[in-house]
Amino acid sequence: MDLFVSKYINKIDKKGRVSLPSSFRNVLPKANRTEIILYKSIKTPSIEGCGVGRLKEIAKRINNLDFFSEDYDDFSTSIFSEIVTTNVDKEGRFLIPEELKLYAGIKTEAAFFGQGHFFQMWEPKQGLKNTEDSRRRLLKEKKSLRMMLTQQK
Amino acid sequence: MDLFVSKYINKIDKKGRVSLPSSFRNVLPKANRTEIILYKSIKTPSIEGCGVGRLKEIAKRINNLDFFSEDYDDFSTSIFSEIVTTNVDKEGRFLIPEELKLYAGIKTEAAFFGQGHFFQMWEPKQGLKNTEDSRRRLLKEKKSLRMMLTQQK
DNA sequence: TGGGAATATATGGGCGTCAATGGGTATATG
DNA sequence: CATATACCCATTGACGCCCATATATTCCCA
Repeated sequence: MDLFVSKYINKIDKKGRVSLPSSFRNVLPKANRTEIILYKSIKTPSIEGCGVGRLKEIAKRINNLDFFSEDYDDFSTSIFSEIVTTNVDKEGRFLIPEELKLYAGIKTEAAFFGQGHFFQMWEPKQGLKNTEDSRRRLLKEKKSLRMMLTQQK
Repeated sequence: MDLFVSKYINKIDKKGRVSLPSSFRNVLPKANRTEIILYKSIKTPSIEGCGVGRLKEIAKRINNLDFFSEDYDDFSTSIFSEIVTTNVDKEGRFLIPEELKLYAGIKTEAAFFGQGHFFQMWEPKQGLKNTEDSRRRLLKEKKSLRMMLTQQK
């Protein structure tokens, strides 16, 4: 499986370390499973994360913008300066930067939610509420959910 | 990671030295981690910096501008003639030239902002305000920022 | 197929190393 | 000679690496 799926709730220890779920670690390229990137979610009070490969793609995209335009600076600032890299130790744990923990309201436990090509980290209660909310929103438009699930290719 | 990412706020000591963040030092080629270049940002009251290797890329960007336009001369002059090289000592510190410090209003602390292939140095408060402003500008076009982060391939 | 062993995962904690910072002194440069 | 700056050493706190344990999962074999 090369996608981040399922959800897990892990503890944050005294040193601030938390285990990246094993199945998530396996999504990272075998070559580099020691480094991941984290950033604030744009739409929700959660942290998003993924492997560094994804960041390089983003860099390429930004690099294609007009170098002397205001957009270039805006994207570059909002993305590169907001992204943090963190190292995964041999046991599969990493540190969540204080600022990001504050942003997501995470204290003693972190809930991991697979999102396909990336994952989200939530304060457990808020995270569960969010999945309920989003499921409720989808059910209001059953049609679109059914399409999404049955559509081929 | 071979990109300048994340942000850091470091102190400037009595001698005027400031530590280049460790993760930034690691972006510089192993061969030459003792020299960096600095220049005034064209669009903001900040200092931009990068390894000397990046000079070629800057030259290329400027060359891509219309040679006979006013912009060409302006950029060429504004950037090349303003570039200064600085040495990083064994502890990873360097001196910020007085003129550049004045330009950015930097006094006792410098905020480093990763920008991918280069970085910016700001007076901390102004720097943080700048990130807020640029994010606000981008959120006006939510779509584009979201695309930049989530687009595949 | 049941039970026990080997393996993997999540978690805890000790300790050495490195990063950021401060300061003394030699050296260079005008 | 005077000022600036490079090199050396020291301190502190954070982080990475290593080892240990408990629980869960898989595997294997009788």
